[in-house]
Amino acid sequence: MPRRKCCRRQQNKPCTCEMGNLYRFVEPIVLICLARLGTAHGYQIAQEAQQLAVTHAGVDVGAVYRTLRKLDERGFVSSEWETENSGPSRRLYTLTDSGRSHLGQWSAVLQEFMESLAEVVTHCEKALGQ
Amino acid sequence: MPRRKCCRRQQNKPCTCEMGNLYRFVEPIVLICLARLGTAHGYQIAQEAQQLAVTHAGVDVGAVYRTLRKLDERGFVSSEWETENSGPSRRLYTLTDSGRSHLGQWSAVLQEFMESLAEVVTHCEKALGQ
DNA sequence: ATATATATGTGTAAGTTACATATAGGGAGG
DNA sequence: CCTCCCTATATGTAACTTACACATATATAT
Repeated sequence: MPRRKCCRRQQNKPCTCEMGNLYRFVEPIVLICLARLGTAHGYQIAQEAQQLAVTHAGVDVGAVYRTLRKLDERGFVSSEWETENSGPSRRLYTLTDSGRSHLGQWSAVLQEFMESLAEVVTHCEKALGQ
Repeated sequence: MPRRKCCRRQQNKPCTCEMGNLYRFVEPIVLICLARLGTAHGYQIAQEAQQLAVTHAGVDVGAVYRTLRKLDERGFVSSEWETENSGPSRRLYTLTDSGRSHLGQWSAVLQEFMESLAEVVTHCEKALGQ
């Protein structure tokens, strides 16, 4: 069941958002962004994350902040407030060794998931072709 | 957060079930099975669906029945009770034209989703390699 | 009789997403 | 000064999907 938000609704192309709630892979995407950026704050990660979004709806900013909190609780990232700069204060996150290893787990899982999905796509086209 | 069910928990390999609730793509998988089988009943579809499962947990049988009901409500499949054969009575489902077209939508969506996911995997490996 | 396989479902807690909303600092323009 | 917009963090909530357990019933094999 579609909701409202999407960049494709106005156009006539098939849209990832028309098919219900797909999994957006927010956790691995956040971890990848952190690995690339080194120490970073939530807003920055959210911006970077859009490039890796797997659906047309992009990555939800709220989900990014919630994910960072969850990762912090589990020790996959460390964090501290940055108070020196001007502007709104922000929380700086850094990937821990444990977090890097967790991303390694994700890498293996995503690889297999992708291969299985590729098979589904093949079967899908075959089924439609008949 | 992992739960209990899985074929990999005992082994020491990374497991799709360790990463929380991934999307299982039950709807397109059910549609593909129906397209391949022609008219079929839920149990049969559930069995066939296991071959296309994208995670180590397989496809939940309960989810298959719920999905078939949902597809029926939306006119993507038609159904009727089969009473003639011996054994427990069963509901026979058939893909409608509308359902076949819906599977076509899924095909395009899955294709794009898969390509985006492939990019995430690439970035993941690159981030870990540094 | 008991167990197992076939067959169709429901119940429920937990996880994830979509989208709206709240709060606050700082800069640009009227 | 007021308003608008951008940066920045965060919460609220309904809808959706999954994991797993459980209920029900028929037929067959032991």
